[in-house]
Amino acid sequence: MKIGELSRRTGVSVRSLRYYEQKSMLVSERTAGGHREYMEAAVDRVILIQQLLAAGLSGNKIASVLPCMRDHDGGPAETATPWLVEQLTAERDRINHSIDDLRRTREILDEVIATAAG
Amino acid sequence: MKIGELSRRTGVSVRSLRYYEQKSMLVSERTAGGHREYMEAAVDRVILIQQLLAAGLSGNKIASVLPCMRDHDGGPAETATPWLVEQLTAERDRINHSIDDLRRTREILDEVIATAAG
DNA sequence: GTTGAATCTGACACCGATGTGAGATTTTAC
DNA sequence: GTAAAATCTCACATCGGTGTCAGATTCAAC
Repeated sequence: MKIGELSRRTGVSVRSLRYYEQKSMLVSERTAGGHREYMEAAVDRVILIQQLLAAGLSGNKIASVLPCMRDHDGGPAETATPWLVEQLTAERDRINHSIDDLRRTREILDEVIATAAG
Repeated sequence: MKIGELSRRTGVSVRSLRYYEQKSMLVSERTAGGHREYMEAAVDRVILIQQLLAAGLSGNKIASVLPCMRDHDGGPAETATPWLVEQLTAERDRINHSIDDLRRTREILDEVIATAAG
């Protein structure tokens, strides 16, 4: 599949897909003329990248962790190194903290909304 | 209190405090010489601003919503306009979505960590 | 008064993800 | 073969929050 189709199927802009590749989060074959050619699995991969980005992980960490993740067709290609595990644990803590913060903020907004409604 | 003390007490940089004021999220009196002078309530206010920023609200929205919030000493100074309520509701939806996304991401990270540990 | 610390304004820099535009090349459809 | 659509690379722009530096001014303490 070419980059345009991958963009359409994932809802991610062509520009972003190229960016993901530049940051080693996404790989592609190249056609004789240099055009990118993606495997079917790229769709899931891109969606996953978006999710991790939305969760605040940096491109580098995403590129590090992707090979350690269970693929669509089986087990992970690699196992996380101790260093990576440490990084991921820190990310998880940060995420937990973010979730708590978001919950508190939601309560605050709810209160303002309720005050205006009541 | 002066800006340096406010910075120390909130852990927010002097630069950011000035930025908050520029974006109308924070107000200050001025001394004869032009130095900022803050009331005691500014401490809570700054912490609240940080929380809202961390939750992804823009400076403009924060400035809009702050007057509608219950202050330390009583009820809100203003009531949210219908427009603002609409905005805040959208923010709440976005926050709910973010929380879900973060939970999913956390599960993914947990899986990778568990795989590496096991 | 003098001096050192604090504060002032204003400007420029950065990061990360994405937008955008130019100009060249490739692919696709007829 | 030719025209149109898609893709290529490269570079510069944007946004929000913050860092940082420079030069001027003010405050606090002695």
